[in-house]
Formats: sequence, C-alpha cells, structure tokens
Amino acid sequence: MGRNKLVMKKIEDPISRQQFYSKRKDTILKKSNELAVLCDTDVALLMFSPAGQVTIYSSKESVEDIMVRAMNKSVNQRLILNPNEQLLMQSLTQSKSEGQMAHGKKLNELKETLREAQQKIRYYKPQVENISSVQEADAYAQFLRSNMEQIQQSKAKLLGVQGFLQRNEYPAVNTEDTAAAGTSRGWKF
Amino acid sequence: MGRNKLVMKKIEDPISRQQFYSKRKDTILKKSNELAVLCDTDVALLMFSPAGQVTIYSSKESVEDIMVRAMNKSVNQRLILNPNEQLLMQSLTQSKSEGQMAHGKKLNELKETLREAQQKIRYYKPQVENISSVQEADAYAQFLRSNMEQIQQSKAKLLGVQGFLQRNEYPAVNTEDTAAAGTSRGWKF
DNA sequence: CCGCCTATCTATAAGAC
DNA sequence: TGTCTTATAGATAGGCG
Repeated sequence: MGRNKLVMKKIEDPISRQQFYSKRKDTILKKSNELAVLCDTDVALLMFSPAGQVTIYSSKESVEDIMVRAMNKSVNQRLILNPNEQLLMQSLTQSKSEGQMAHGKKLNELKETLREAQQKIRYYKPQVENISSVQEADAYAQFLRSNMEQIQQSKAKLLGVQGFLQRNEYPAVNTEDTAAAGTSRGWKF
Repeated sequence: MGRNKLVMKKIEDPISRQQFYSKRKDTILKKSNELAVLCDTDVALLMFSPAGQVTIYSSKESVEDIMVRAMNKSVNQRLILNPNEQLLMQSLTQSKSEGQMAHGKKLNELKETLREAQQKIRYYKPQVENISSVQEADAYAQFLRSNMEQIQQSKAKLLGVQGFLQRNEYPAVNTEDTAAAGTSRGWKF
C-alpha cells in the first residue's frame, strides 16, 4: 500500500527491512486478534523479526494447546481446494499456454512473473489439514509438481534462464516425509 | 473497512461469522506471507474456523520447528514495552481520569468504550517472550491489573454497570502459573 | 452457497520535520 | 531517529445476482 506498489521480494536494506517488519507485525497482530474476537475462535501466531526477536500471539488457549489441537485436527480433514487455490491452479495452467505466445515479452518482465509465481506458490501452499491420506497427498503433489515443471520448462526454454530455475528456488515436493510422518505437513515448495 | 466500521464484538449470526472468517483468514495469510517473504523471516500461523476447520501456515520451517525455536527464545528476552504497548498504557492511564469527566456521556457509548478497551487489552496482551524473571512478570502484572481495576471501578461507579464488569470478562492475571511454569506465557486477560 | 461490485474504511510507502 | 502528513494501494461490508 502507500505510494508505490509492494514488490514481493526480500528487502535487502536491513534498516528498511526492520522498519517494514515492525509496522506489518502490528497490523497482522491486530487483524489476527480481530479474527479471533469477531469469530470467537482460536488463533496462534509466531513471528521472528529480522533481528531474531520473537513475537507470540494466541487468542484464548496457549500457543502450545492450539498447535496440538491443530495438528490432531489436520490429519482428519479432507483435500479440498479452496477458492484461492483453485484460482492458483487455474492461473498456473493458463500461464503454461501463455508461455507459448510470450516471445515478445521482455526478459525482465518474465523473470518478474516467474518470481511472483514462486511467491504465489509459497502463499498458496496446500492447506495441509485438508489431506486425509497418503494417496491424496501424492496425487496432489503430482498435480502441483507437474504443473510447476511444465511452467518452468516452457519459461526456461523461452528465456534461456535455466540457470535461474536450478537454484533450488522450487524445492521439490517431499512426499517421503509426508508419508513417513503420517501427516500432510512437510510440503516444500 | 468497507461500508461500515468494524465492531470488535463476536458476530452472533453463524453464517455471517463464517463468511467473515473466510475472507479475513485469506487476508491474514497473505499478509503473513508478505512479512515472511519481504523480511525473509519465519512466521507460523494457526487458525480455527468457527466450524472447527484448521488452517496452518508456516513460511520456511515447519510450524513445530518454529514454535520450538520461539519458545526457547522467549525465555531469554527482556521486558520491553513496544510503542503500541506504551500507547496502550498511556491510553489506559488517561481514560482513568477521563472517566471523571464523562458524566455527560451516554451509557451505551461508554459501554462501547469499555468493551473496546477490553479488546485492546486482548490485542495488546504482554509479549510473553519479553519477560525474563518472575519478579518482572509480577511487577508487570501488578501494573496492568491495577490500571485495569481503576478503570473498571471508575467506569462502573459512573455507569452503574458493576454487573457488566463481573461477568469474568477480565479474567485475573495468573501469576501463579507464570511462576510455576518458569515461563512468562500463561497471562490471562 | 459463491462470487462480483463498489463505496468506504484501513494500512502504509514515501516524504516532510 | 522518531513522528506526523499525504497520497495511494489494499481490504472489505453490504448488496446483487
């Protein structure tokens, strides 16, 4: 917000980064509290400042209790793509074909798009509580991974930025951990 | 935001409550992710929907790892009031004297003010990680509690709403648990 | 129930001091 | 460095379909 649009990329200047953190932290705390109060639900929030200082928020129960309860819940819920996730899936699928006709785009512009997609993926990473079996987890992982690979490949081919894509910025989906732990957490994007 | 200002009170209509939750949840997730990305820090977020469905977010590490790290950190940090907390302290102290000259205010208006103060207190509850000793915890608790009691009393006296104040909406600060657990978590407001 | 629209309310990035 | 101001991006309550 404010004068310029926010760029979803790490703030390199340490001073600015700390200032940004301080402001945003308070807002997120406030909004989390609003959610907890207006909906009378449990919310837990843990944040580390760039300097390493911790901020802990919990609405009613303790953070530990909320976490334990959340972890127990999560294994009993099913895989359902929420509207935002559906939107992501859609845009991911789209951009694959878009890539075919993007020859005119500038390199920087596409790099930007790619980076934004990475951020989207982080933000929209699967709601782990919605997966009830290893099979579903695997299926979902496959779906996401294949989509991402296709996008990566098509963009890389178009732009010749294979190196950019190989810097482990899309860590592979780790289905092993998921299966072994018996939970759906552990997805890495 | 939106057409009307938000009232910090539980939404009684279950449908509206669920709708509110869904929208706000996404925003908080988005903002948490922005914070994690722009500041390159760890953030963990757990939310229960009114229906009991869990939403879990973590930026880099797993929620468990973040929590463990946060809990370890928290016992080593000192008591420092952040700007917002200072502001709260200030407004709490102020409103005490304001109460003396509020005779002209309408009852509902003051009830609203009181309720908002309660919400503020929930929001601004002490950052538990900033307390390093039982002595500090006790001192802080005393400070907060005495302020709150004074406000409650003066307002109750002015308004004749003692009953309103006795519905356990300000659960007492529990210094026993704090001391026994050897941590600063467990503050109840 | 889900999403879209839009008037309004918030949060804020930059600046100014 | 901290705070206040301003212009602008974002979030969203209430409606509508």
